[in-house]
Amino acid sequence: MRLHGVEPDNRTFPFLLQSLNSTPYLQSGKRIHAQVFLFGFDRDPFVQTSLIHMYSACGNPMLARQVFDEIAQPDLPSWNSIINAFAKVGLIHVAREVFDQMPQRNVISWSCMMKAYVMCGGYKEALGLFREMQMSDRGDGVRPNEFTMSSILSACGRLGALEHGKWVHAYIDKSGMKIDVVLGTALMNMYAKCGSIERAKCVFDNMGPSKDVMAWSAMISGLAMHGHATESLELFAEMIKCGVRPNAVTFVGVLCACVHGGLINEGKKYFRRMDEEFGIKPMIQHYGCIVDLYGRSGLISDAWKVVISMPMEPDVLVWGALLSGARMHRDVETSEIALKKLIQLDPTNSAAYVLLSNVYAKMGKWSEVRRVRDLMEERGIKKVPGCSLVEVGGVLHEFFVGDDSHPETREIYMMLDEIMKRLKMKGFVGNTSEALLQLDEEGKELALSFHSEKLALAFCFLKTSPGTPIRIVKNLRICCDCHDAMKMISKEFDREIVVRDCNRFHHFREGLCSCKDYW
DNA sequence: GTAGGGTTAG
Repeated sequence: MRLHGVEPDNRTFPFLLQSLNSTPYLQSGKRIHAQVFLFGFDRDPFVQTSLIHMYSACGNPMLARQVFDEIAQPDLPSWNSIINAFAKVGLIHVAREVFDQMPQRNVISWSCMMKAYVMCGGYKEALGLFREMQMSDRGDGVRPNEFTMSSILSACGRLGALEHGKWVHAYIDKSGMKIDVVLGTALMNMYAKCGSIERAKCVFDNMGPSKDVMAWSAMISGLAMHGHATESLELFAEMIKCGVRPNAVTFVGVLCACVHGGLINEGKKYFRRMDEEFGIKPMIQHYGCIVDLYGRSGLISDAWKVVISMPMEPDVLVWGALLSGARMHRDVETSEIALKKLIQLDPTNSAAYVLLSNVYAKMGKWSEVRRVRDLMEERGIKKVPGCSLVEVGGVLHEFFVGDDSHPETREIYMMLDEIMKRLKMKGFVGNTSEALLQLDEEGKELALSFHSEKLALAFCFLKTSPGTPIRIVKNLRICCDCHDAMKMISKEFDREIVVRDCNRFHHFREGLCSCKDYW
């Protein structure tokens, strides 16, 4: 255009700047920025916002800020863009500062800020912000829309806050918002992550024929997470029949279904089809699934073969998968190697140190136990405390291991004591095999009995009427002892208990768990 | 001509 002697105008630049949207374009972006000055459009609000967006997309939030700071009276789009620029690189506090400084905010500003919190794991902050938006004095009189709701649903899902999520769903229906593919996917994902796979399926079935690959993938992963392997794979077949092309994420869900269902041959088959039939090159996540698939089934040497032959360096997730298989099948040598790799790749992984010292204890290598403990001390590594979340009456309650900070602590511990007494009467024996070896038998059992999920459970017994299903969300993997206890409680007290641990769902009912004791 | 939403192993 320039060679033809055509002069750009202020409308040319926003189009042009939009195309410079990743790091390799930073230099071109700077050159175009110079042209903006040259042609005198640096005071055009549309051009300014486009420049902020461009620098942010090219990975340079500080240049974005420079542009922003030059603007005398930034309009809403530039404020919102700069918030996004900071949020994108994880500078959540800076984003929030800017947000608080805004003279006014629209629904986009609020939605951006909520998304920012969700992106950095601040789920409760996102929900708090949503509540704030709805308060008339601070909320700028802004009403939420589909964009806002999608982010909020994502936060509910991550937290496992079913009551909150149901409320949001009701709000969406009441406000007449249209449930499009994106909002539908968000809803489905929320229900699946909150333990209600039935509701997720219901949303999915009501979504109509316009479902895209993300919508299908969300349902496939949801079913997998809940251990409904066959249904998940059937859905995958249906998706193909509907002419929707799967992507890499879809296959993570499919392989995950095979892992949780213990379907080794199926898993191998899908792994092959991925590339052969759909031209999707397996990524590290897929290799991780295969390692997991073999490991859980006790085929540790096959798992090793995958780890050694994969075309990329195994990451913490791959070593973690190998480790869980090795632990499950008591392969101490593999456990040791995997744990060493885990610590090497992430020296702050507290669980890895603890497990490694346990492995050495099991092998009787007491000097090694000491060495790992010292290393932990030296590096100042603290154990990540177990934490469980329950929602009672629409309020989220959080419990840590051995927590005594809840106002009703006394009652909770008394209730837990009653529950455990009844289990013991019925022959329950604590399963201490996963506990630290340093403690004596009695001490171990005591430590186990105050695991956060047990406290959360006791709290639910106090606060809900008999027969009410109990839903617990845990940050770590559920231990054998708690798993055994939950099974028995579901039978003895006739309660349905759903526990979401960091990997999957456990539906306890009538003394059995949906994971078939395979997790 | 500018700003915002959903799926991802253990």
